[in-house]
Amino acid sequence: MSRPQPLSGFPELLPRQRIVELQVVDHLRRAFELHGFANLQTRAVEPMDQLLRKGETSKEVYVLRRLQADDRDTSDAELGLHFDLTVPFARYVLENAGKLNFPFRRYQIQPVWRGERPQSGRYREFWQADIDIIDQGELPAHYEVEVALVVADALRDLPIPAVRMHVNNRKLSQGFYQGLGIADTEEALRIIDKLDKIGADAVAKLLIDTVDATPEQAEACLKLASISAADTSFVDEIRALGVTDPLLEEGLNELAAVVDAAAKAAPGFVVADMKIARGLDYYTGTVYEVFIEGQEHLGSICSGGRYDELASDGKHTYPGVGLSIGVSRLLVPLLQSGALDATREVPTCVLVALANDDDRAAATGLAQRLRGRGIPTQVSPSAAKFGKQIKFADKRGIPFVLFVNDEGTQIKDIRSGDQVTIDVDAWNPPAEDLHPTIVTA
RNA sequence: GUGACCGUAGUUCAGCUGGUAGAACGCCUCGUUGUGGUCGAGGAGGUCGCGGGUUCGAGCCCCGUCGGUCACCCCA
Repeated sequence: MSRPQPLSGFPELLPRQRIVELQVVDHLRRAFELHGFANLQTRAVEPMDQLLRKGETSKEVYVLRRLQADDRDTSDAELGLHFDLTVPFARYVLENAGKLNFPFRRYQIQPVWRGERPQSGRYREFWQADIDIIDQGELPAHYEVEVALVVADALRDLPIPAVRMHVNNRKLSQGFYQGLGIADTEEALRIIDKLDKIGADAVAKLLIDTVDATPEQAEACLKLASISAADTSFVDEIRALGVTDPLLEEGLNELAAVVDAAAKAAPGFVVADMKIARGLDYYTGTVYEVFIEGQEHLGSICSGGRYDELASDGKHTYPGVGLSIGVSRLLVPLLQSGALDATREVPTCVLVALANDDDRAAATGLAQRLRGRGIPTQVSPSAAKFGKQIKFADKRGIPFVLFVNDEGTQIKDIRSGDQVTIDVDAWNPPAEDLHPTIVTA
């Protein structure tokens, strides 16, 4: 059995699924460009020290090596495939700082790679659609609202279930833990993040065992994590817990500003949620996670945050804020379950039938006239029986077959069976048939 | 990296206490001799993931291996 087997974690789509994915990506592009984001493409590889600069993500990185590399040859810096688009972007900004105009906004839609064991909704190669705004020295807080609203726009009108963005602020959580007297606030954050998965009791136990929290401190952490609100009412709720800390205060003010502005601009999309802790460890303030409503257990389909220190050459710092939509995570499950599909598996709108093989030149001419007016057309592969040529179209979902016969030039809608004489230079398919479209189950 | 479960036509699956391979759908042909879909008849397609072992005999039992799914870790 030499037939290749699929490789787990490297999803590949069928043509009709890819049509859906392409249209979704086009939609995202349009939304990003409407907000003035310029596109950027960065190389697939980064030096390992760049990738590992922040945090212990090392085991997630695929390392690249030349087959002929000599063991003793250390002249080539070790290279790894990028695991997100933010780290390469930060590197790119530093590298091109002199040629870019700040604040700089860009979007990037590319594959990323993570060397982890795949499971449902988690892949080793997947696509991200990333937007970021980076400034020089200082990054105004209003950009934290803007990127959230761009994502709200981008995800609107997509044929996907309703989504909601949960927002928190790392200063708020870590300031709270700090004010409470917990030393390892990073680890506390990580534990709180497991709340939905393992439950409150297990989290409390972990806090007590791992970061030496007292039962009372653990209780307070859980109380904080339970707070969420679609408006700024969370501020008073948190203050009522009686913990004071300058960092907490800063976080409260920042989060309140983001939630307030977002609630006005996109009512119902953003909710402050104190148990949001995740994201890569370079985030320093606001953090975002977007979930499919009612499907929170599937994980976030988009996440991001503010990072003040990621892009820094020691002399200049370029703080940024951005969000990354997990295109594969969002679409692959919907495609594989059949919840999303395309109306056909080819772009072709018209198949030109062939009465006999000598007619191919004439048929090609007709096809070219249709293409000249933007109608995707292909000529039948052979002058087989007309029944077979119609079946060829039917199997691919091509809606129209063009015949040249005694009646003249006729077009048949193979769904209805209607066949009418047309003028090739004037006929147009219904707008919804010109290109494949997305259908939801 | 750790653990659990699973690998049989293109696909989804069945296959009894071990006795030499099945269904449905899909595909091809014909009925319908150049206008499909329905219906009917016929047909092609499998070294049962791979390697070894036990046995007179293995899809089935044992060992190994590769692959897949899920969970942990981490994250989109």
